[in-house]
Amino acid sequence: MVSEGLIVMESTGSPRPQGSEVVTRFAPSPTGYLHIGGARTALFNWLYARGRGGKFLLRIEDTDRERSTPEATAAILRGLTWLGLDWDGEPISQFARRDRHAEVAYQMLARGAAYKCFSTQEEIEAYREQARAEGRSTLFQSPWRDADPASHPDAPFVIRMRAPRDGETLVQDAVQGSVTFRNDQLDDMVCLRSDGTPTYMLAVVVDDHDMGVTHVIRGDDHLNNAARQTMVYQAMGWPVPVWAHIPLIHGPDGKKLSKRHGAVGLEEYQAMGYPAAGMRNYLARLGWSHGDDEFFTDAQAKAWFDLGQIGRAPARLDFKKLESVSGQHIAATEDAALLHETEAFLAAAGRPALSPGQREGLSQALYCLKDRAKTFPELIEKAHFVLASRPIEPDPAAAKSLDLVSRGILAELTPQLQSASWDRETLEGIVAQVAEAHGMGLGKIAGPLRAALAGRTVSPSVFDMMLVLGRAETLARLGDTAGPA
RNA sequence: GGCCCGUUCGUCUAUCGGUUAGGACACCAGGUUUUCAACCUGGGAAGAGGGGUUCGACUCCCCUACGGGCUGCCA
Repeated sequence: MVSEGLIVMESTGSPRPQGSEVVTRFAPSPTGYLHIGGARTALFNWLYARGRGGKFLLRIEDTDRERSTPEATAAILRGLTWLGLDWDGEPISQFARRDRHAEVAYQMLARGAAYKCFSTQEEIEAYREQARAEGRSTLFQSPWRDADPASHPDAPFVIRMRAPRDGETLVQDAVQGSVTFRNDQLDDMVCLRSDGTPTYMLAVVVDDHDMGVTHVIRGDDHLNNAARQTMVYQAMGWPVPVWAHIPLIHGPDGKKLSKRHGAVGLEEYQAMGYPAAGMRNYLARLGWSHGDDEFFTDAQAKAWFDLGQIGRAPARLDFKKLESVSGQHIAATEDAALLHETEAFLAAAGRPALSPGQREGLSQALYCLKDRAKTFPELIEKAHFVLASRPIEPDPAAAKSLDLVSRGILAELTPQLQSASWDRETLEGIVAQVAEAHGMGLGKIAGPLRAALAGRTVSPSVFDMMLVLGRAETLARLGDTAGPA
């Protein structure tokens, strides 16, 4: 699924008919890791398209040559892949399509929808400076907007949109509702820079149009841009897509999510051991709802997801809830799949891989492990009894329960296990008997037993451990502990 | 400064003019219990503030406060 190769899309000069198929896209800038907020945006686009039999495309907005890196692109694709968001076709490089963007800019010029502006950046800065000083709008009003082409100097120029100055532009947003902007609040944005490269504002529109994108689902920091982009669509006579501007995700303190909140990159969540399914569920639920449903499968999410149910207020990240949802997904995952995911986590986290024996043991133990773990590290910690090999070294807490008396009891228990039928009922009966003989409850004997078998004070049920370990290993571990006493 | 968006329990949210404002996570108390987890029962916990409209507002309108976004030859 992951391909590092970006292709250039074939450009179609004419408007494409709006089909009934839904086409969404995720368009990240490759300037770093995949942001958790971006991941959610991608998820929403994916859910919307996949739930409707549509297409989910990927476009890398790499027109900022200063900040774009192939490493970042790779990281983003890796993140999406881990999250389980598969995209259709090859990722498209926006930069590679610059000729097409320029072509459209000149078409706009030819149509009179744009004009050449020879103002230098210094002149513009001076204009703004003065406007600010005079308390006027700082929107730049180019003197070249209505200039006679005959007066054009032989100098570098940018191509600006000839935006309407009267009336207003309506953005019909599936999430935000109808939002109108007065046209005099919008300036003549630059479409083509003086070096001939396209600006984002032009490139998005051209690409979304050429890619046949029907629904633009993105962060609400683009809501204002939608108005200006609408003008480009109108200037070119292209159908305007359905807009859906979703609120950003904030940190637990309600402030914009940033590095100081800890985990911002999706890969950090992967490293912390959250299962991808839990991540999808949690992220989908963040800002979107389907009644009171909290835990759901991908199939349900795809069937239920809709733009109208997306909230308009920014949501905060809540790790406790993420954990809870993740735990439910781990518990609901089939053993075989869970084993694979656990191994993938180990690899991603740079931890040692499982030996064949550990692998086998873990797969036997998952049934009694998955209900008690919220993350993979927790699962692995609780699987210590099956991952460790003799002699079991008890940790300090476990060692405490292995005093002389306890060892004596274990020594007494061991021979009785020798000939026992190895099933839960029998084992429980024997252990209960021994406990009773000493006038103690099961709890008193379970502690030392747990310590001897797992070397930990936290593990699955002692009976589950005995069943998973088998008679020989159980007796051997008990012998290791009880013997020297 | 201008324009735009937002504001229901601590958090995520339900409600789309009439509910004792519901659920989930978290929290507290109790229960079950071989640890952890899970599970069961119960509990506290919300409509930013102020004006309207209406028989009736969380819901519609206005103002204020607070938060966020845009205002680039960044995306």
